[in-house]
Parts: sequence; structure tokens; C-alpha cells
Amino acid sequence: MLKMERQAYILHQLNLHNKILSADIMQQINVSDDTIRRDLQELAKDGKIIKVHGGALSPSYHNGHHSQREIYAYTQKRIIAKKAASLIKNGMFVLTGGGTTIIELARALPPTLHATFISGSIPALFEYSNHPNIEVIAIGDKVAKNSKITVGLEAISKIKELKVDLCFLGVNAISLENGVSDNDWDVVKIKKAMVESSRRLVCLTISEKINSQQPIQVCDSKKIDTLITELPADDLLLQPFVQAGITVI
Amino acid sequence: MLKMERQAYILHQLNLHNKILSADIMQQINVSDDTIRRDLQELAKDGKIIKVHGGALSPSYHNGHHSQREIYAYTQKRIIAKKAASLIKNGMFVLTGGGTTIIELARALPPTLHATFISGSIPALFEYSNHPNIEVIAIGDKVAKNSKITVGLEAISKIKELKVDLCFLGVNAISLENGVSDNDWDVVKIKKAMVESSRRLVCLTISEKINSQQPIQVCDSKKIDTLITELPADDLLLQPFVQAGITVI
DNA sequence: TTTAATTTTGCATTAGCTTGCGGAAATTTG
DNA sequence: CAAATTTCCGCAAGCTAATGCAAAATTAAA
Repeated sequence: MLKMERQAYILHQLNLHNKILSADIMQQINVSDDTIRRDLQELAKDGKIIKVHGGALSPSYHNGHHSQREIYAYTQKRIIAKKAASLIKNGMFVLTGGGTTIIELARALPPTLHATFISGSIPALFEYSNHPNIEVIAIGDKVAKNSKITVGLEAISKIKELKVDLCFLGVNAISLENGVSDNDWDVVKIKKAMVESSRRLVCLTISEKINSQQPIQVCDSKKIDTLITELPADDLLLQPFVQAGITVI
Repeated sequence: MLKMERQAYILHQLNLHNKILSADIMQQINVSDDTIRRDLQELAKDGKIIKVHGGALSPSYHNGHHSQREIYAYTQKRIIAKKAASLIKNGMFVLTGGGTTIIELARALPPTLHATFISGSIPALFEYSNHPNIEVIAIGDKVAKNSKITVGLEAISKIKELKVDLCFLGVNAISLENGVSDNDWDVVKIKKAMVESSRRLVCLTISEKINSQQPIQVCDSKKIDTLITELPADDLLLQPFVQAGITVI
């Protein structure tokens, strides 16, 4: 990875998260702490970042501009995103839905990852297309106003043509008995198609939504291969899922 | 392999991957590192690439990633966007391409506007989907890395199914003799389809690009219905277009 | 076609950049 | 205060860049 790329990545991450830890970056792009520190030093000299002990802050963060980091349960979703990102290997085909957790996943993808991402979520596509090395395929159709994902027969038929390695689904409600459920008819139809078109289904959710239910079912819990929450895998809340044979991370 | 061929290859690789390593290219086309370095130097002198230690980056890489407010000729593009927005009436179906000018158009849309926007540009779709009242339809396909629009047969065939009221095209080069032209094969194919699928073609460009030409033609100037630049319609530079029967705003 | 002029290429050498490491100093945290 | 991190400093290794020069290739002219 070139120096400039690395610095671009650092700035990008800083724009997204308003703060970064040297240790995080160091791990994500696999270079020594000194290198990162030198990068931060250079960027700080140009006033592009504010260097602090252990990492850096976005200048806009300090300058009053409180950018909208108003995502609900932001910290938890970042943890989930990091866990999810670790499942993706080079060369994989990955199908993803939308939602804030998926966006965090998109932002947490290591810049060295070479994979193909397929999605109908406009914000997710936007994030993916900012990544230097991933191939992006957009599922076209009418964009649903609230969820900002494409919905409709076109989209469904496109998804059905696929058979991808991994499918990441940010879920609104999940329980062992009722599986994954949601409250938007069009979105559920899309999600159903996604579940069918993937070899491995990974559900992402904050623990708060565990054991909840919504009116329309997306899929049975038998379909779930992996469940990711912000909790450690041995948390009591998750044991029923472990016992049901779901890989819990 | 000729020098020009080699440089074309380098540019092509850069368009595909947004970055290249001198060492890679050197191996791929079997010439010495010096030769590659000299090529990079020349290309960098013309501003076609950004040379860095160890290789080169695409100029779009630097412009597109961060520093979103550093759009080239930002003020002029805002003027263009406002003029363009005034053409759109409630209930219209509008097809748009990508590029910074189109993004500004998306941001300049009055919040009360009720219309349907169709696009394959990920950033444009992102902006459209943030608008409270417009319907958004996404053209799906593989997303081109540099331009961030969907390209491919899928996208083209979807566009060909349409017949919209208005088509906004941000153009890279335009002249009366050569019409609209561009330098990316895939993008040109998409733009051609867009031109064919619209009743009225509106070209947006900063005046700097008037009377310039790129290798691949999108359409003849006869196809252009309206031309929007940041200049007033009576500017001398624009008179040839007025005389050719094009509505100039 | 042959010859001369010009450009381009490859090599050797020297110079410069970037990175990671060890150890000492500084900072944070409990 | 003490332990754990983080930072700073200098240095060596490994690449990458620049320069001058001769060989090779291309172009222009005879």
C-alpha cells in the first residue's frame, strides 16, 4: 500500500468516524505503529487532522461542526461491523442489505480487501464505491423512500439470479421461534430473495433486538448460519442460539 | 511495444484500479523500471496521473475521496445546477448521469419538487434519495470504479426501455462540430443510451469545456436541445450554439 | 534502400524515500 | 506511584528515484 493511499484512508476514516485510534488503523492496514504515527504527523502538519495521544481527531469535530453521528447505538454497531468484516475473505461475493449496521460494516472494511459486493441499498453502495479495491454491483429498481433500498420485481429477479458466498442482513427483529422478521412488505420480499440466494446467511443486530418480533417473517431461524451482536459469544442472552446450532460471534 | 501504447496501457490500468505500482507495470509489459518511471513522469506533467513514490494514483482518486467541498469550479457548477433545476416541473420523469455537476443539481432541487429521477450514478442516487418528495429509480449493474456509475448491458437495456421527459448530462467535452464526447468507453455507451431514451437532452458543462473534444463521441450536437453553462446566454462563446438552434441558458 | 538524425531504452551509480525495530522518554490510567 | 501504552529518536535494510551515458530503435532524409 502506498503512503498516499494510506493517508487517504486515514482521512477517509476520520471523515466517517470523527476519531481514529492509531492502533486500529495499524491493525486494519497491517503496518507498524511508527508508520501510522508518521502519517498522522504529516497530516497534522498540514492541518488536515488533529493529532492526539493514541490517535487523531477530525478538525471539523473540534470546530463546532457536530456532524450527524446520531446513529442509534453507534458504538455497538461499530463492534458488530468489525466482527462482520472479519468474515469476508478476498475473492468472495457478498450480498448485503441496508440499514445503519450495514453502513458501519461498509466503513469497517479493510482497504486491502478485494471482494465483490452486491447491494440494493443506496447508502451502502455509496460506501462501497468509495472503497479502493472492491467491485460493486448495484441492484436496480424503484428506491423505497424510508429504507433507501431498491424494491420491486426487477430487484427480486436480479437477486434470484445470484448465488453468493455470504449474505449480511441487518435485522430489525429476531428470535429463535419466529426467526427474522420485519415490518415492511417490500423490504421483506427483497430480504427473502437475498436469503435464498446465499450460501451463508449472517445476521447483524444489536442485542436489544434479540427475542423481538415484527409482523412479517423474513426467514426461519434455521436459515441463519451466523449471528453477530455486540456481545461476546458466551453471553447468556445468546446461548439459545448457540444451542440451536447457529454460529454466534 | 510503443511508448504511446504503453502510456495508454498505464492510463487504462489506472482507470481500472485507481492506483498502480511501477514494479507491477514493469513486470506486466516487460520493460525496465526507468522506462515506466519516465512514462509516469510525462503523464504526471500533463496532469493525467498523480505520481507518488512507488507508482501513481488516479487524479480522480484524490478529488473524489475526501475534501468533497473542493470540487473543481464549484461556484460555477452551483450556478449551472440552479439553472438546470428550474427546468424540472412537477410530475416529470428525469434521467441523469453522474459527475460533480449533476450532484450539485441534485442538491439544488427545491424540496417541494415532485418528480421521478432515474439514474445509474451512485452519488446522484444518494442525493436523490435524501430528497423528501422525489421518486428515485436506480439503474442496476456493475459500478465503474472511477465514474461511480453503473455500466454494462443490463444498465443499457434498462435505459433503452425508458422514454423520459428530460435527460441531464454532465459533459466532459463539447463542440458544435464534434458534439458531446468523452474518454471512457463504458460511460459513453451508457450516455448514448440515455440520449436515445429522452425527449429533451440538456447538457451541463462549465464554459471551460466548450469547444473541447475527447476521443469517443457520445452524440452529435444536433441531438442537444439545451445547453447550460455558468455564463449568461448572450456570452460570445455561446453564440455558435445559439445559432445552431440550441436553447442556451 | 541506405544513411543520418533523433528519440527511446536499459544499465550503472549515486542519492533519496519509506519502513520497521530497539531502546529511552513521555503520557495516561488506576 | 507504578504499570501499561504511546511517542520519539536514530539507524539499518530494502526499495525507488535521478542522472549520465551508450546501445538500440525509430524516424526523416537522401
